[in-house]
Amino acid sequence: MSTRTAAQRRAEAGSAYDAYLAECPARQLLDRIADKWVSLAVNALADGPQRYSDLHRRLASVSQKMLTQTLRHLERDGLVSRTVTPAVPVRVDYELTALGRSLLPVMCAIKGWAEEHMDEVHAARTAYDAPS
Amino acid sequence: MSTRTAAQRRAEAGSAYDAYLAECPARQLLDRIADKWVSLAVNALADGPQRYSDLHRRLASVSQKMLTQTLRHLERDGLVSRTVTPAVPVRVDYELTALGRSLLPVMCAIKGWAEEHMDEVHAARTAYDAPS
DNA sequence: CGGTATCCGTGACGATACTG
DNA sequence: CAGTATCGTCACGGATACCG
Repeated sequence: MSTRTAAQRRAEAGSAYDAYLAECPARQLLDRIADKWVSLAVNALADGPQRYSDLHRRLASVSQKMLTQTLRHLERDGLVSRTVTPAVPVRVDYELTALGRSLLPVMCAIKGWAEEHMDEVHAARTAYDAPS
Repeated sequence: MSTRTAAQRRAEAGSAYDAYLAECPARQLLDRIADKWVSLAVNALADGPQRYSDLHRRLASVSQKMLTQTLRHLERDGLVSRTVTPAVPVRVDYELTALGRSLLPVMCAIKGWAEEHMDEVHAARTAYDAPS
C-alpha cells in the first residue's frame, strides 16, 4: 500500500484529485477539456443533436481533421454520443451525453467570457504594447 | 464606416462577438484562455498574490519557460499584474487583476469539473477501449 | 531570485487525396 | 456524406546554459 501516489491516497480519503500534479489523471483530463477545439465543439452541440456536416459548417474555422479528432476524443471520454444511421448517403449525428451536458455550462461560460471581455483585453493589450 | 468587419458591426449592435469565426478576435481570445497552462496558472493565483518561485513550486508540472510565457501573456491581456520589488535577490509578485478575477470562477469550474468527473470519464474510456 | 537565450525533438495542425 | 490516410510545416514545449 505504500506504493500509492499522493493523488491516489487523496482520492481514497474522499478529497478530490489534484490537477496541479502532472501524474494526476485529473491533470490529463484538464489538458483535454481546456482545449480550444473542445470548447467550440461542446458549445456548438448545446442546441441538441447535430449532423457532422452541420457541425463542420458551423465551425468553419475548424479543419475536418481536427473536428473529427475532437469528436472522437469526446466520444471516448463519454461526453458525446455518435449515432450512425445507415442510409445512402450515410448520416451521422452527434449529441451531448448527460456527462457532456454537465460540462456545457462551463464551456458556455468560457466562450461567453471571451466574447464579453474582448474589448477590455484588447485595451489591455494595446496599453501593454504601447511604445515607450 | 463601410470598412468594419461583421464582428465589429455585431458588437456595436449590442450583440456579442461570435467565437465560431476564425477571424473574430473573440476566437483568438478563446484560443488563449482555453489553454491548460492558463487554467492552471489562474487557479493557482486564486489565493492571492504569489511569488514566481511559489507558483513554480506549486505548478511543478509546468516548465519555467511555459510558466513565464503564460504569465507574460496573462499580463499583456490585463488578467495578471506583475510587481517587481528591487532587492537582492529580486522579488517578483503576480496577482490577478479585476479582469482576471472575473475569469476565476470559470477557470475554477473547469478544474473542478475535471477533478470531479475524473472517474466517470475513466470509466467511459475503459468501455470505449474495450476490445471487441 | 527571476528570468532570458538557444537548441532541438515531438506532435499539432492544415492541405490534399482517396474510400465506403 | 462522413470520414481515413498521408504528407509537410511549424510552433509548442522541454532541456540546458547564461545573465542582472
